[in-house]
Amino acid sequence: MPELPEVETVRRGLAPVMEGAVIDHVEQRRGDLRSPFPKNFAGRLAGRRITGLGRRAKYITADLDDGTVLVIHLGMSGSFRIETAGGAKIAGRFYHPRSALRAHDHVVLHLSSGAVVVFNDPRRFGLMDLVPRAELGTSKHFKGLGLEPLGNELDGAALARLFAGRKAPLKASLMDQRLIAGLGNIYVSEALWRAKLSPDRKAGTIATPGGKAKPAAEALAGAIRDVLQAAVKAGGSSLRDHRQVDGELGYFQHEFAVYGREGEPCLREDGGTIRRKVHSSRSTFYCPVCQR
DNA sequence: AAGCGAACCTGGCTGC
DNA sequence: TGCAGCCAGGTTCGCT
Repeated sequence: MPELPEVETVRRGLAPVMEGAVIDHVEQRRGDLRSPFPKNFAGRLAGRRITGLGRRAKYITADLDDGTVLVIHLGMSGSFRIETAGGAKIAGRFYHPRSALRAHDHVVLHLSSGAVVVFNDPRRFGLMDLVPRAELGTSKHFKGLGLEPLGNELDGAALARLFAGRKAPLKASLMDQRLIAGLGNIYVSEALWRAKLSPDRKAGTIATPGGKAKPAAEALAGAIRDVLQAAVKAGGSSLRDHRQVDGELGYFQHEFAVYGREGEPCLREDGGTIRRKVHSSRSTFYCPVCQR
């Protein structure tokens, strides 16, 4: 489900309740998600203060006061919700009163403030792990990750360097988290439309033989940044189950130019009809006329 | 080595 | 109404 903008939306939603909070106790309601929880997971979290919440690509990180980091991935269907004893407003947001646990509630963090943070994940493609802060960058989760697309490193020159010589299509290359980390199926389609580039075009063609940026590389880098920034601003995209932690929907799905719009007209005057194409059992949406 | 398809798992929607 | 089939925002494994 969640790509970078949805993950960032979740992080921002959790921050006012979790940053500075102390974890009173944790209910771990099954032994594994995509991978097993670390040994003594609940016990290691109990009593810890959360000093800050961060994000890297599609991972949320919670720094703990004992020097470890709680690493969280939402997979396809992971979500958080915040509940409070009688319903309460914290930092301008309203949180629902505590209700019964639901199917697929796998982890429940009881904070000493009285707030309760619930992780739900029907498909169990998500994960949680505990990693020493000093080993985070070399951990199995982070060591292979490529550029952070909202950081300062992503520009035309960087894209050209990454894609030079690649024969794989732009779609597959943008999905490859080892190159750029954070894009997924929706925002790849949207960024390619914004840059007027075909998903089937070979990635290497945006660079010169020497690895320098062609105009297409600049356009693509700009499109990626723009679409991600706009989506974060909109609270992400809610197609089926992405919600902000207070239950509000994101609304960037209303701004999709191509995703889910098969058969509808391209938004450009000189565009054609949006097509859907399946790559490795993944839909790609694009305009065959204006994307080259 | 790079590139591609399948598998992991559940729920929701469509069409017969 | 019931059920089979298809689809879903991610990652990883195994085979060319």
